[in-house]
Amino acid sequence: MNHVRVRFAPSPTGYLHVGGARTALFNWFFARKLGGQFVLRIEDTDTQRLKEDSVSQILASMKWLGIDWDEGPEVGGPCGPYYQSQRLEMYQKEAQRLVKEGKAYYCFCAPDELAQTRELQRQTGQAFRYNGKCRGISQTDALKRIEAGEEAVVRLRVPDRGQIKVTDLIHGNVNFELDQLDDLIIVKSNGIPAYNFACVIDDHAMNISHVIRAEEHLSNTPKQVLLYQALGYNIVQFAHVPMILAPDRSKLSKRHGATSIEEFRDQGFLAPAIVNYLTFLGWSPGTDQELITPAETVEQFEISKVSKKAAIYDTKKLAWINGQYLSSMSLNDVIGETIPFLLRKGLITEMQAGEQYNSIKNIIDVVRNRVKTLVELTEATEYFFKDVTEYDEKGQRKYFSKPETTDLLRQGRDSLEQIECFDVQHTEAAYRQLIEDLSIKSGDLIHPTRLALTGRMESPGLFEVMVLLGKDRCLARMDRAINFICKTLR
RNA sequence: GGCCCUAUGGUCAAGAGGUUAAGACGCUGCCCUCUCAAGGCGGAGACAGGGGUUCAAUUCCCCUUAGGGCUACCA
Repeated sequence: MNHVRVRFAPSPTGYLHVGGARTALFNWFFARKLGGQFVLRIEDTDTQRLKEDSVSQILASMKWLGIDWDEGPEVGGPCGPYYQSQRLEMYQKEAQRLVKEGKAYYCFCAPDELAQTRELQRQTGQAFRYNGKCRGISQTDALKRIEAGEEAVVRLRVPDRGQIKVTDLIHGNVNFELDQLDDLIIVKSNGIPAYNFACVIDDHAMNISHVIRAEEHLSNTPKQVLLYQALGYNIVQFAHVPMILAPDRSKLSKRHGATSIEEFRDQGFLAPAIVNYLTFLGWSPGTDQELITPAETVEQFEISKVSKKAAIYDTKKLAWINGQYLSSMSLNDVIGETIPFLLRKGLITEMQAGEQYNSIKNIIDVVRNRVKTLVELTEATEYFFKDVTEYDEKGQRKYFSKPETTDLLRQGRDSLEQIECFDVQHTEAAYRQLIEDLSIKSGDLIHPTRLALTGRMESPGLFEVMVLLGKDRCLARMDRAINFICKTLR
């Protein structure tokens, strides 16, 4: 009924990075909106740069983000295999067909020889272009030389003159002059197809209808169009989505901090927040909506509304979105996301995670809307799980240095000790009463107490903290602080 | 170097031949307040430059500039 089929085709040379994730996401939105299929294909034809584990990492990141694929690794499908390394025969066959038809030819030029002419062309200000040296070698001669052990690549015969028009759903028509193009290599000397060739053959073989990919491929597109023509295939629809750049407008790389989805996860960002952020990087529904679910995006997504402009990723905004999710998600979900971080930081053990679930839950509930990431959240809960052994330095100067402090803390401590029912109402009432009795400002008592109880100058509401710590720990920490002040600050 | 793409505040981003040029993040002032967040109310901040076309251009065209991409036996 409809023939929309799109694909995401990462090459397994590393982790899934934000740009790739966004491209995958846009493909996925497009397919889901139009009721088409989303195919995942692994482009593992670069034997040099291949990285072990990369495929499983990429798949894991995609799953984590919630991007599922209809065909591809793990799920299979009618157009498999979905690894290019397992489709070599098909490329070989098509390459030979092109050679037979005279549309491609064997080339014996050595790489360093080519580099020399390229250098010459650079100096004379011409386009870097293969000089056509092997164009005239007959097929029989070429085959003989190959049999004799000579290494050869296969090149596509590209016309010297003419134009190629690329139609792009985002950019409109883009024209390229053929005299700028090379006789491109379609099969490398090791028999493995080059990117442009494998890509075209697979997109055709897999019945892909729309190729949605990063803009870096726009300049490759005329080459692929040439290939479509030579192979006699119908041309797909292209859509080139803008790149994602680092804050300094350069290409994203490790030196810019986190670039892979995995790193963002480790830094405490939530999958739905990342998806939300990426959705609005290069696309907008035209409203002022800032928070959106994938389901809503699927409903509203339009490829023609994708921006033409490269976007710079801004972790501040990501953090804000993440904070929004942290406070609006169900508490149980937040806990589920946080526990691994607590475990990793050694604040709790697996056993405690089960046994003390309720108290962990209450702790997370009071801190979750004051932080932006799970890492911050974890950090903010530290004093609930560990004893306070040091006090914020600035805080000491501010709240522990006055002569009357120990006395105040002692009175506070004693009033807490009196409380039978140690809940927020009673602790607060006790403190308010004491404050009134002493005719002091509430901060005069509350601030030193906070420092005593948490070691910090900021925390959730003091009485909530007290209750979560429990009476015994509160009293112990007050005593410890009083001692500390007497010993160190006097 | 050649070719291609792109150009609205610091960032994301709406917009349209005539608008006081949205909104969000960030920054910032005030309010609230036990701190920190959150929240509420304000503020600063943009159509890269130059030529056209037009009664009128930020919007359409050209050039310049800037950024990005391709120019690999990488993808």
